[in-house]
Amino acid sequence: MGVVTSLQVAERAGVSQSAVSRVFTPGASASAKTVEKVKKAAAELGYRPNMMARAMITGKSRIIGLVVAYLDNQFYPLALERLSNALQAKGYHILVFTASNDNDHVARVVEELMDYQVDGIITASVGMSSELTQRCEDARIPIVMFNRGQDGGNVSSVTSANLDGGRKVAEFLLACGHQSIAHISGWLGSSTGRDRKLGFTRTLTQAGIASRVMDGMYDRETARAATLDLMDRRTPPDAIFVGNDHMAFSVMDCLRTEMGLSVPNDVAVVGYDDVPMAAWGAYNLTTMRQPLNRMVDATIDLLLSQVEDKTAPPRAIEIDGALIQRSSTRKPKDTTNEGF
Amino acid sequence: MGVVTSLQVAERAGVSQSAVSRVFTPGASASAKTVEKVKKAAAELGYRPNMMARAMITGKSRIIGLVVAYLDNQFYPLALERLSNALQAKGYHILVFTASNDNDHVARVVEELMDYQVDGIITASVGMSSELTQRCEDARIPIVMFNRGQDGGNVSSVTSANLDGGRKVAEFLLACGHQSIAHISGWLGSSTGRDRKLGFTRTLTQAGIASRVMDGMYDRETARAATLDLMDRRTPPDAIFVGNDHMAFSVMDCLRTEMGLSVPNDVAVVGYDDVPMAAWGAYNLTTMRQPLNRMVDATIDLLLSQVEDKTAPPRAIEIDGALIQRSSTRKPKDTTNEGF
DNA sequence: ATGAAAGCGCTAACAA
DNA sequence: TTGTTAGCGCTTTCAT
Repeated sequence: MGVVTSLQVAERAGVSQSAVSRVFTPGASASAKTVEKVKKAAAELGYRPNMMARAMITGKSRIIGLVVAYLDNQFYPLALERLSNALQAKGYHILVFTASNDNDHVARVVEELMDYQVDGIITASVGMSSELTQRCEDARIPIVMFNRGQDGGNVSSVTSANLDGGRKVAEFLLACGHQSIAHISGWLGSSTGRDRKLGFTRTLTQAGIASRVMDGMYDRETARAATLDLMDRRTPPDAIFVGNDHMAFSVMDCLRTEMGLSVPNDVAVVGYDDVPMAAWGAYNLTTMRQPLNRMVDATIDLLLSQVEDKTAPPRAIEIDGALIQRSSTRKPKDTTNEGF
Repeated sequence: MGVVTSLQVAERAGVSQSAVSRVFTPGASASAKTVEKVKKAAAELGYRPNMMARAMITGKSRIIGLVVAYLDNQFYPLALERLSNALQAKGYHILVFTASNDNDHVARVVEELMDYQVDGIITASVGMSSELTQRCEDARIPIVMFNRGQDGGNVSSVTSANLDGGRKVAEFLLACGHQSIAHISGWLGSSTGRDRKLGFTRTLTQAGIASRVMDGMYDRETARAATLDLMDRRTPPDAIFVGNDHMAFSVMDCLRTEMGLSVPNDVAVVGYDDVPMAAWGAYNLTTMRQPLNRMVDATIDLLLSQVEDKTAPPRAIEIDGALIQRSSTRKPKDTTNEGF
């Protein structure tokens, strides 16, 4: 057998090829009799329309390109899974590309995506230069950045409220009575890393507290080295805010296993994301929740609205998250301000 | 601008449309002069060949379908990342489908894959019935099962040596002097889960040791419940072999955080996979390594060889792994047999 | 409601 | 080496 074409179905059903097409084309109409004959013949032959051929004519491939960098941070595989499920339910599918965060690499990958005539692009955990987003705009391919923003650009993006999240963490740690506070940030080359840091340090500064910041690069080993460095100083911090959970686990491992310190008694640790692992017994990490489902839904709504209406303007959506208190921090003493 | 066609490039370069095609078709030839003119015009216009159109003619989409179920077990995102990278390097791309392990669901997903004329299919962490693999064979679509086998079937698969792995774990625990040994298995509906269990229990039985087995279903919560159940018995185990690392972390969390027990002093725990997390300080899990890179390479070699030569027979490849000793178990006393 | 015919953008066979 | 031509399998006018 191999491939069955609409023509073969047409012959078997005793109708024209275009009749077969109409039966399988969502918007088209055919008489009940025709529909029945065609469906029967198609079922017998195991016919299904060829999406490639359909895509060529309609100009819509129903493929969404997903560019992703770090799959070792649990947040992203989970996002991928949710995105894939939600898009599958709407009849779209995901063509995955892995790229490092190097702009040239991302650019190459985007070109390859365009070769497949994808209907839209989602980037997760990777940044895009404005030239690159311009290239997509020229090619009329809508794009949504997931968990990343672009500073000057007019690209769509979905993030959590990172500035506000940083602020909430700072206020929480202050309420816990911490005075010596450090921040191991997300990669400061990413908007996400920068915003969290900015919201955090700005709030501490306003409270008259100096903050030591080191760039953790979203990397376990870098975060570990930063931890050792911070704890080695004259006045080591008694609280560390880490730019995401993935690094926070490394920080906790280093503190406890390598340095023999207690979390939270010696050092409190706060993360960002609230990946499922943060709730596991081994960590029980206090963290800022990024509401994954809502972020995914917003991403898909935004992207598909632009796929269906190319004139829809780009939007930057921020989703609010809550601080989830667990046992990697102590209870706040100062409860005058519970608005973490 | 939007989409640039080969015809537009041809006009600008002052050559025929097929000349343009030849310049961009790997196997074809054109004079240096033509190549230069075409490349220049193409660059100016930002032209790239339309993969869909190419796929229609050649019958090769250069798309590989990947069906995956559990992205919460770190092993699979990592496999996805490696597969994607390796395939990208060879000019293939991955269309991802998430499916539950329900056969109907997998069947639907496979149909959708075929709609896109994928050149091959990789299933990771999902089983396939023999009717389903037959359907793929009828459609001439090669398929490789990653980390799953099919019992009677003649499908290609790449797994680790699961029977042998189970044996090695049993021998190791015996050498450590354990007498009261339990197994929280991987889902017994999967070949992988069954084989590990069989190799394990068979070896224990030969040593005259009874083994208690519970099905952990590859699920954290099920594994936790099994742990509570096992430890609640009259003679609780002093060692537990868990069917994969993902569940083993849950078992350790339960043992330590919920029950206040020490690992390995009260109970030794062994996992399977050796995901990166197993080496993290919080767990330091003794586990059977599944050599991910070698499994991925084998999967791609196998699949692409079948894509290029449809007559290539299916093969079931097993990759050997080593037992990685960490601190979730004690050192073996009996060292007469170090061949774990 | 249906069939005939055009053509999506490309590759491949065929001539020249 | 090059241009011309014929499709790949389908959707979509356009007649009927």
